[in-house]
Amino acid sequence: MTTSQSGGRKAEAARNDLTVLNAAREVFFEQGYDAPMSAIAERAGVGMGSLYRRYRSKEELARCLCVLSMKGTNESAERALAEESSGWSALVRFMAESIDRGVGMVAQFAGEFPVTPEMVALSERGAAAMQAILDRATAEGSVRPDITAGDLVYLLQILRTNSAPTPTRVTTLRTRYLTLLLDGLRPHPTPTPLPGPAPTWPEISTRWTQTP
Amino acid sequence: MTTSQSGGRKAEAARNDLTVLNAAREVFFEQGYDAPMSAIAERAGVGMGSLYRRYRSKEELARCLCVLSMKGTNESAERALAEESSGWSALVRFMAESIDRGVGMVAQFAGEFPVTPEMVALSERGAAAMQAILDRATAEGSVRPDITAGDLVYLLQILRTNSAPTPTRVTTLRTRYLTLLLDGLRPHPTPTPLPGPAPTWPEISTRWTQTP
DNA sequence: GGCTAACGGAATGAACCGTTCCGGTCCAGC
DNA sequence: GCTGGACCGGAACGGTTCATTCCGTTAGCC
Repeated sequence: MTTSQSGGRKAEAARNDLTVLNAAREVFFEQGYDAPMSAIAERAGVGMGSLYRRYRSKEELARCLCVLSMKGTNESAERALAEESSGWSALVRFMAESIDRGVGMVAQFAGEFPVTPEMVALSERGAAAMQAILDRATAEGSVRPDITAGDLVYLLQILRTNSAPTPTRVTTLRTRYLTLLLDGLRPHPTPTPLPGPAPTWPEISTRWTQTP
Repeated sequence: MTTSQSGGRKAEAARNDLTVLNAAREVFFEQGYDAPMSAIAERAGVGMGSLYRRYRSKEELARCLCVLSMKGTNESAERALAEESSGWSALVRFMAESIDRGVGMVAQFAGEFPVTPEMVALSERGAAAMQAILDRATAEGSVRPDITAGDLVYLLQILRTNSAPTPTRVTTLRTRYLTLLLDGLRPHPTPTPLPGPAPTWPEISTRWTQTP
C-alpha cells in the first residue's frame, strides 16, 4: 500500500473518499458516463474494492457526483448574484466559475439514470438563480436582449468540449472561448439577429427524462 | 427487399452507396467513432452484408468519410475566398457551411486510425485556405486581431455539440450559437483580452498522431 | 426458366466492463 | 509483541456489446 501520509487506516479511508470523488469527477468529465469504473479506481490510486465499499454501484457514484455538482452550481450562482456589484460581473463570474468546476460533466449523465425529486428541486433552484442573474444583466443593458437563461445552459455545455494535449491547456482554451462568447453576449453596435428560438426549460429537461 | 425506386440491382447498388455514406456520416456525427456498424446499416436501410461488401472494415469506411469531409471543407473554404466580396463574408460563409456539413464529425476520428499522406496533404491545404480567409478579414479590420486560424478549428469543434430533442433543433441551435460566436469575433468597442495563447497547428495535429 | 450477383440478417468469437470475491496487510487493544 | 478483525488492492466471473463472417433467399439478366 502507499500510505505515505500520516494517520492510520481510518485517516486513509477518509482521504480516499475525497480522492475517489475527485477522480470520478475528472474521469467522467473526460470520458463520459461510459468511462470504466477501473479508470476511476486507477486515477484515484485505489483498488476496486475500496470503490465499491463506498458506493454500491456506478450509478450511485454518478448520482452522488451529480447532486454535488448541482449544489455547487447553485451556490456559485447565488453568491455571484449577492456579492457582485453589477449583473454583468455576476454573469461573468458565474460562467467562469462554472466552467472551472467542470459543470459540463453533469450533462454527460443525462438520461443515464432516473432523476430524483432532490435533483428536480436543485435544478429548479439553479434555473431561478441563473434567470435572476440574467434579468439583472439584461435590465442594466449589459447583455443583448435576445439571450435567455436556456442559452446560458447550452453555452456552458458547448464549452465543455475537451480536446487539447494537456489538461492545463484544456482549461486555458475553455477560458479563451468563454471570453469570446461573453463578448458575443454583450450588446453590439450592429448585432446580428440570432436565428431560431432560444432553448426552453422543458426542452432542456427532456434530455434527462427520456431514458433510451 | 424494398426496391421501391426504379432501376435494377445495379441501380440499387449505386443508390445504396450514397445512402450508406450519408447514414454513416450522420451516425458517426451523433454517436462518435464508437457507433456500432449495425446502427449505420439500419439508418441506411441496408443489411450488414451490403455494408461490408463496399467497405472492408469499419476503419476503411471512417477513413473514406474523413477524406470526403476534408475535401468538402477545403472546397468550401476556397470557394468562399474566391466568390465572396469581403473577408468577413467569406469567413461567415465558410463557418456556416462547415457546421451545416457537420464538419465536427471528423474530430471524432482523431487518434482512431493512422493518418495517411493524403490526409496530411488535405489538412495542410485546408489550413492554408482558412489562414487566407482569416488574413483577409483581419486586414480589412472586420475581425479582432487576436484571433488565429487555429481558433477557427477549435470553434468549429466546439459547435459540434449535439444535445437537443430533434435533429432539426440541433441544427438550429448550432446556427444560433455560431451567430453569437461570430459577433464575438468582430472588433468590439471594448474587447476583452483573450486569455492564453491561441492554438497552434502542431497542437491541433497532435491529437491525430497519438494513438492511445 | 435457370443462373448469378447482390441482398438482409442471424451466427460467431473476441473484447470490455460492472460487480464480486479473496488473500494479504495493517492497526487497536491487550 | 501479538493477534483478531477491518480494510486494502486487484484478479476472476458473468453478461453484454460489437465487428466481422456466413448463408439462405431473392431479383434481374440471358
